[in-house]
Amino acid sequence: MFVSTSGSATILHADLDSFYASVEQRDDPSLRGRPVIVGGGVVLAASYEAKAYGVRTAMGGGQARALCPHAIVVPPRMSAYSQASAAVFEVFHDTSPIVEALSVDEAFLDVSGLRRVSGTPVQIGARLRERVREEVGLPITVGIARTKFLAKVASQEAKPDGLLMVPPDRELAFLHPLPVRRLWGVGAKTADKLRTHGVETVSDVAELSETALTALLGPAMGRQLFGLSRNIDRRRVVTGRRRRSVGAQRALGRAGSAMSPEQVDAVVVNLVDRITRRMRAAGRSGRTVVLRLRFDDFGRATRSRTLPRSTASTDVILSAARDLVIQAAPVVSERGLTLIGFAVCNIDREGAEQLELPFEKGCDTYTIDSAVDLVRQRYGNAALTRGVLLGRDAGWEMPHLPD
DNA sequence: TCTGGGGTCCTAGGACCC
DNA sequence: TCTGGGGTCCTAGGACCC
Repeated sequence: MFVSTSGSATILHADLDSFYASVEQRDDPSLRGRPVIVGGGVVLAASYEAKAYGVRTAMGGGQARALCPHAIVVPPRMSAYSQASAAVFEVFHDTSPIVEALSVDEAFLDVSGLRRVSGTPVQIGARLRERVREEVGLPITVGIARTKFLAKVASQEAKPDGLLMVPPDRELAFLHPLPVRRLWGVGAKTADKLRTHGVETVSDVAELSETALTALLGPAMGRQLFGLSRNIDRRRVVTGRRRRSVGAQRALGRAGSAMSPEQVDAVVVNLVDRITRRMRAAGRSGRTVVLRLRFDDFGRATRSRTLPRSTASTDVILSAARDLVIQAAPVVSERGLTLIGFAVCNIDREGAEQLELPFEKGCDTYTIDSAVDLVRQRYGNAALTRGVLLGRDAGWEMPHLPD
């Protein structure tokens, strides 16, 4: 028997509530029921008791304490959050084979094939919430709908510690009254732009043509908002998404401008070391090194360099990083430095793939460099980004093979 | 309102190749 | 002599997300 599930609400969006703050309240009973702020300089997370006073994520610490003077401020414990996240994702994977992670505290689950085994999506969502509460000790909210976008909006509406399903015959009634900010990809700037054209709600957006939206916001954003506002969202839940960059950064504050080149270099070495360790631990390599800067005037800039081949070598990436710092020296001395960071990207652009180089007459082996050149000629530069296994018959491999 | 540490995706221009 | 179209790659910047 074939039971069609198309048209029914089978996508779950599961989102931990005030994740960091909830972990702190779980691990320290004296924090429960009280306003908790994680992070001193800037609010990384606030418990719902603190949010009731207007404290928000990414708010400056001074402002947060002014709003809620009796809040308890605790330093972040990143490793505790990683462990909690891993435990929650175990429950996710135990719930459905199709899990798409969005961040440490958020995922989509496709439960369309599970009705006979596990029950209705609402039953599955309720059970998931119970299990995360019992097994990990954290509150989690679940939104359920026919599409990813609606499931995510549903979980926002259901927070904290709730569950909400959008029935397929109530989708437009649910969607259209919402403010434009709820649309995926609409932040402060885009919302301002839309407001100047009298567009404030999702139904206002839905009245515009695709041409009008594209002219206003560019082709990609125009198409996306045209579709979402009309409740068209065909994206499937995709399992096994790969990270596309690895980065690290450090805020220096006003002191950054006074740092000597040697002090800056020490920070650079530390950042590159952290990044390349993580890359090697994950078995990944990348080709493009990006330097990120922030200045005294809060302006930002990036400089980047693409290497001839993919690598996770500390020496190679450090030398590129130092070149970029030298390249940026004039603008840094002019505008003052408050943050420095690096990212290595161009990782697995199109997924790992096996390519072959035939042996030609008179050639019993390739050197790595000649093989790299040949791959470049035959398959294009991008192939070098993708983890190509080389020289298996010749007895060697590329030094840093992405997984 | 003045600030953290991670990430993702899109756009636009120039170089270069066919 | 200066004129087409199309494609890829690289660099830089911008918006957005948690």
